[in-house]
Amino acid sequence: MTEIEKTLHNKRVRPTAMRILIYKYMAGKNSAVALTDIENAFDKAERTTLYRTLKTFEEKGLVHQIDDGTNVSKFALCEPGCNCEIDQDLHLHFHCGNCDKTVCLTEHKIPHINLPQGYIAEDANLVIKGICESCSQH
Amino acid sequence: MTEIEKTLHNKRVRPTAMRILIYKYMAGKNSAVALTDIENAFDKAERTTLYRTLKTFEEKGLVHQIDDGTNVSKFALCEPGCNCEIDQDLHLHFHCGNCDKTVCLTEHKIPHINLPQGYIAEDANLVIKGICESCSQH
DNA sequence: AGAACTGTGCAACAGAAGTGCATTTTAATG
DNA sequence: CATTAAAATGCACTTCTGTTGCACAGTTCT
Ligand SMILES: [Mn+2]
Ligand SMILES: [Mn+2]
Ligand SMILES: [Zn+2]
Ligand SMILES: [Zn+2]
Repeated sequence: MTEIEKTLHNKRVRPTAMRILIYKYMAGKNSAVALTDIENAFDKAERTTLYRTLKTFEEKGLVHQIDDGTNVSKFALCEPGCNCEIDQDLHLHFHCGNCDKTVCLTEHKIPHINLPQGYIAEDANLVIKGICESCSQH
Repeated sequence: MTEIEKTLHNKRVRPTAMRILIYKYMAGKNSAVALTDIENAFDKAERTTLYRTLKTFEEKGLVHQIDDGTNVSKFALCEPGCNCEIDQDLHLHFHCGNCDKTVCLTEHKIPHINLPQGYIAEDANLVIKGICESCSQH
């Protein structure tokens, strides 16, 4: 049983061939991926399968979905200890307008916001847009 | 010339009948509106016209587009003095999971975030999700 | 009035997301 | 190992939002 298989097993996700491939693919990237990205990476893969795989991964706490404002959902592997399932890992995300990549800034949590009377916060999403570290050097 | 006509004129938007209606509609709501909302409000209106009207309004600084994480673009009238055109009015938005309304919290600006070395911020989007003031009272 | 420009309506398209159902694969059981 | 139930996959199709091209209508200017 490989490391990845163990990881999937721990989160009660059955380690099928496709799931292992997808997990491996995401683990090898340093930025969030869209469904279409995976689709293009494995051209024999079915969109529906990928779609449902990501959904399963998310439900079981293996990945978290990111809304970076591009109207295309992105996904990133959760780091060990990430509690995003219960909205307790509110790190921010950065979207680069140059290379179009979206990255997790897991060390940077969303600051607490004082809302007006009557408003109850349950979740938050903060996306910074600009030029990423890699693009700003060239 | 009515107030609305003056407002449009000031922003160099020609005050056609449809535009005045749309502006009036948005001014009468206390939450952000989606294209479909307007479409439903004026059932004889053409989707394309509304789409392009909102685009024009946005380009001329009459409204700003809001990404509240629902994957449906919302629009809200800019308040006088709003500098959202140049990404200088970074107020936050609140989306209620109960009534599904999105509101501008124009008094609440997005706090400054220290990014890692190399990252250059140009814009930011902060959406708080939860229960709105109106829904939390019932 | 005529020309030039702007706005509107209609049709069609693109892309992402999502669903129903039949088939295949997996994992568990005897 | 064969059986079987549950889970995963593949295919087809739908919906929704956003977007564009083009012809026509309305407006503005000379
Ligand atoms: Mn993340
Ligand atoms: Mn706003
Ligand atoms: Zn970049
Ligand atoms: Zn509400």
